[in-house]
Amino acid sequence: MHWADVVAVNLSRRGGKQIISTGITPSGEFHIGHLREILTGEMISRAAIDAGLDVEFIFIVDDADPLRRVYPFLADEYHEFIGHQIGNIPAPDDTGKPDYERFTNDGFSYADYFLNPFLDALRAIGVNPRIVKNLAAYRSGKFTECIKTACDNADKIREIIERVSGRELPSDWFPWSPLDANGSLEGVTVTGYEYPLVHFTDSAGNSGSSDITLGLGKLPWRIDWPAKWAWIGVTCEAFGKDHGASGGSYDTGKEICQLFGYDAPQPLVYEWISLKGKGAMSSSTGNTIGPMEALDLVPPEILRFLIAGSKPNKAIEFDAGMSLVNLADDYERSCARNIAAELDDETLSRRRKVQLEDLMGAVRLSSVGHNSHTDSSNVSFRHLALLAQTKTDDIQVWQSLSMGENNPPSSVLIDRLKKMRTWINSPHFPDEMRIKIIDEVPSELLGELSDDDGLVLANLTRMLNDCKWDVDAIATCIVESAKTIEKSPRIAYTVAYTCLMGTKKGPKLAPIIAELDKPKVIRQFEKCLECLN
RNA sequence: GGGCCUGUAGCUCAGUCAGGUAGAGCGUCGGACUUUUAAUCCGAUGGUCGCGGGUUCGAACCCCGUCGGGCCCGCCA
Repeated sequence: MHWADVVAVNLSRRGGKQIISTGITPSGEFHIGHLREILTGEMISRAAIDAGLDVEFIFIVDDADPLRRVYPFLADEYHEFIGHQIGNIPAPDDTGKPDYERFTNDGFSYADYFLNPFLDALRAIGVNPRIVKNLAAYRSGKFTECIKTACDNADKIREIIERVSGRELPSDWFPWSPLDANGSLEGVTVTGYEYPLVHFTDSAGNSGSSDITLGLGKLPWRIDWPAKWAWIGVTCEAFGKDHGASGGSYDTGKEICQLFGYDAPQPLVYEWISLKGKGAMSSSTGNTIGPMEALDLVPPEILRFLIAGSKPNKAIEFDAGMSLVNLADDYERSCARNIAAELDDETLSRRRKVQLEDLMGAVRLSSVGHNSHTDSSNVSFRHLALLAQTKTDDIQVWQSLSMGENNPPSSVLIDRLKKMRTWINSPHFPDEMRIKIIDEVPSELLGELSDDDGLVLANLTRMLNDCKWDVDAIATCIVESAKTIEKSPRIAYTVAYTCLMGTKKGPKLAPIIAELDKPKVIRQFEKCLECLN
């Protein structure tokens, strides 16, 4: 059974309405690692819906979190906003400076700046969660009850965190971080609590009081999380392994949640995505592929297939080079199979069955539309890569695939070609896939050619010299050059690939030769002939 | 210090929870196809399941130990 279906089965035991939650702090550029968070949750939702459960999928935006520091992409002006909630400070403009005007006029915040493009990417990938903004939730009183419980039971919560996480909390620790008069959470020390007021002194030594019913502040993370579970009614949440570690925030959250009178959600811990050969993704070092960038290169269903096809506890090494080709072709092949029919075979071993079921689940969860047909393009990624390189005009690509007005390409395929062109022009496109015409043929390759090969090459050179320079004529030359000495056309192709590309096999040759300069091709063949003699 | 994940074919991984002849995909090699879409189809190849013990009629799987890799316990998913 697919991992998402396994979780769905567990949820059906819990019963009732299912709220599957995900959450991210939009403090900087999003990257594909964040997609795993969202997609893992979303796939569980789909599986739960398929299992007949009443399901809602939500995305909690942690915009009540403070700005931690001035990131490299921010101007120095942001120093004054450190400790301020990211949903309540201006977004950076093109130069990294705070855009006060947009913030004042449209309320466009730092959090929105990073969040909005990510939401666009989510839509493109078929994910449409209900958005819950944390800052607004605090301000509208959603947390009030939990904040009161937390403040009333400060000692109990302290005990839980210290015991479960094994770390000691500072003596002035308090389960509510009030905002000071400037709107900062930083440097504020709680000095007393008399419901509904929390008294504090700020970093400058000024004292003040925060009315917890107004939500002007924030619960510390380890309390904030279970409080969200409680007021929203979260029944399932997938989260990164950082929170899942023993003594981590899930463990403490589970107990704190009980104080709020709520049972912790069904957890699912997932591993990180790293960039192949470059280690973990990090926005600050620029070692990152954003979801938008990824979606420019990778069709959404392929990105989904990456997540759906890996068990959550498996680390994923993403790379936009050859692995992407293999992934995409794996998806195409899988779509082309009738896995359900294969499963009917009763002689299948248990292992094989499990494997097929998982694959079927992965394909099912990869379509952008829920329970729609697979998003197969019916053209392999490899093949499309060749067509895109040899034909500059999309129309020619469709023609070569026997598509046209009567048999138009699917929207999936059109999208694939567009992304393929972007990919080819990006540094991620693997050399291996790039069509390259070589100038010097390695002598060891020429040495492997037989006498027959030499004859065919001589024929081919002569015939091409007399030939009209178009695709059909060139194709005929290649075939005839071998046929005239009663050999398979294969020989001619092998020889031509060797002389032009230094390989024995290659993409459809005639269209490529037709794109090349005729004298140059003839000269190259002649050079090879000389070496043979 | 405490804990988590991980080690199975050249590569990516399934199989470990419910012990029962070691599996898939890719790759590689071979064959087919008298125009080659790096295509497609067919076939073959391939592993002391990290290592050492234990339990068992039987262990990749359970138990103990050990080595290697990644990571968390500082709100980086």
